[in-house]
Amino acid sequence: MITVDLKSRIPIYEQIVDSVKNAILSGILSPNEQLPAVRKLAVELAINPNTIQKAYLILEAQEIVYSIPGKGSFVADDTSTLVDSHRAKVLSDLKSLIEDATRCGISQSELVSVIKEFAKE
Amino acid sequence: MITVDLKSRIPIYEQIVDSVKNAILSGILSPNEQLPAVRKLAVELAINPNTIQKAYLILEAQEIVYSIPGKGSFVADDTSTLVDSHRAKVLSDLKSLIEDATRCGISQSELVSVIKEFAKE
DNA sequence: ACAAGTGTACTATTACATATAGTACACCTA
DNA sequence: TAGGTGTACTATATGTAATAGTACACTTGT
Repeated sequence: MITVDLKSRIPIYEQIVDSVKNAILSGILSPNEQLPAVRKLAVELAINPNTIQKAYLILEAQEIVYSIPGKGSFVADDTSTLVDSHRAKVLSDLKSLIEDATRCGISQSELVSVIKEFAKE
Repeated sequence: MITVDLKSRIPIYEQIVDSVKNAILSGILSPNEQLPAVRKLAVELAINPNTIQKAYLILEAQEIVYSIPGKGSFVADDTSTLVDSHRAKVLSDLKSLIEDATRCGISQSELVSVIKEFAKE
């Protein structure tokens, strides 16, 4: 459910943050569902518990998860802000991608056909 | 022509590499045109000459520029490989973006309309 | 009451990539 | 010859990431 690539340039704690967000967006994690325990996930991913804790703290600061001492960490009840911000990010990414495409001679119609091609799969 | 953001998380030398590539792709830099001198650009960007050198070395290893000791660094004569690899990167980025979009409920038709909207500008 | 599992909070240390500082050399051109 | 160019090298500073280790408070199930 949550995976990390130790060789990646992206910090592990950030990969965990993204991984949790994607799991929520994909419905793999539902609102109020419990996240893996800090120590347990650390063992599973073979990394330090502090790294997991850092990721959870960030997620908590963004109100995407909430933690109850002694019980565990859970997906927030309302994940609509996560969905909204992710939507905004995707659209912003798309705009810079269009600029990138234009720069190397990929037309907008070509982009559209790639998307439609992808839709078939 | 070449700009860097010192506050960015992306290393300066990498920003320079990208900046040069984009300038070439955009036609701001033409084949065989001379790049800014290492020391001069360092002064202009207010960074260390070694950082520029590192960027130029990377560009040279990718055969995007060539350097002549005593003369300067120049855009390669044939930039087709740069164009090709950039095309490949854009298309690969587009595919992950589509996955990201699907994950938060953005349909492919919505993506297409954003692209068409962008085309008007 | 107890033990096990949970989050939380620290400090210290290590590791690594980035960036800078400084110097030196070889080459080209005017 | 002088000034500009790329190149090469060592040393140092810096910041972030990650680990190591410990400790405490809380909840749950037995």
